[in-house]
Amino acid sequence: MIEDFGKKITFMPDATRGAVRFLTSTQLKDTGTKNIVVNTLHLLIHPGADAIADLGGIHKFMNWNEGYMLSDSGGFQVFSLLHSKKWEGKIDSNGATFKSPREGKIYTLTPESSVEIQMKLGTDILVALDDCRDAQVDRREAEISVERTLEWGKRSLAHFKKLGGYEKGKLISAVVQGANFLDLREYCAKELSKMGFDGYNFGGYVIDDNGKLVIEEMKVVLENTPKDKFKYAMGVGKPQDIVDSAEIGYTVFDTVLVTRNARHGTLYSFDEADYILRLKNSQYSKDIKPIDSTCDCEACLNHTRAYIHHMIRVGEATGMILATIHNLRFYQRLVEKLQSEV
RNA sequence: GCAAGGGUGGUGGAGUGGUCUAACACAUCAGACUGUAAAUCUGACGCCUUCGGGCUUCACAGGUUCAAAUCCUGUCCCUUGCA
Repeated sequence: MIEDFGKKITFMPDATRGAVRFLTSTQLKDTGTKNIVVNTLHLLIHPGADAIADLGGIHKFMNWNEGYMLSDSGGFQVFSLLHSKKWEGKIDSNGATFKSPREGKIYTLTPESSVEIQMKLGTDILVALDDCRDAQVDRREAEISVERTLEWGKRSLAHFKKLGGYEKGKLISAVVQGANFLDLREYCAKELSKMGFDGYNFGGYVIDDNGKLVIEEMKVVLENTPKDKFKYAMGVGKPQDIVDSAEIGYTVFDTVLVTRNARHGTLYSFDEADYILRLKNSQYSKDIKPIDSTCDCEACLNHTRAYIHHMIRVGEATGMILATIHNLRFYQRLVEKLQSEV
């Protein structure tokens, strides 16, 4: 039952372009992963929403039947690519228009087009397009972000209903903005709640300048949204950040850290203080222990720290694959532990 | 043995009188990464430092010069060609 999504704590790896980087769907399944996230903008650019629809939808395309697929709206890409001027483009009250630096094609993302693309992708849980900003923006910017997010949320929900989202068994969630202004967070959360979404996502940038989770802002969102709807902490986060967020009531998580860090040699282990094992460090070159003595993943059952250290050092994809498998398994086990403590 | 060219930091390799502890790359040692522009990025990388700076390096030994990795002499090595 999709209505039960978020009733239990779930960690969703990011399969941004239709794959969790370096893993096959089978390898991903073996980490115990059920639900995953894909990205509207990335899949729109390649291979295209219609192409995926023609191929039978993203579930079939990537052969993922373990659980639900959530599609992010592209709001974060507008933030990270346009606001930071990495891509050319402009944002106005109707949405965002931008030029892909690769093939120069112009793309437009509006609340309606984002929903439409997500429907074509065939994901189960949609996210309404939002105007994402940095954690540290001035009040004026934050107010604009909230107003646009509310307007876009309303339009997204209307379009979702128009396209028969509920009849197709899908859910749609909204993103709460407001940066670090607690009253704006509260206002945004309350207004979105009046519209009646299936889930409420904590949006914006989830860490401050010092890399600390913005937990006070996250609490305000929980306090001002319906108790019976899922709460998704977008982009959270480090293991401890997930623990802290789950403690106050969030149950849905995703982050790129888990897989990116794996590729970069930062592994997670219950054997280590703070769970951190910087496997590339020279001290592990002769360490014949597994990454985590309590782990049941392919990497831990079959290989030593020294082996994976070597693989990553010399740039073998095998090292990154094993590290990614392990880190994902670690996160799934972390979430299982949290769930059993609830 | 003769001729020619060459010996630069862990490695490759710039530099041919001052701005040289010596480009750049690699290796090494750390760090970062939070709705993925990311198999990426940042820093350190002769020694000492009260972080202002101080001291020692370019095969070795002398010399010229205010000043030498750079010019000269000798020594020792290496490469190629001819014997």
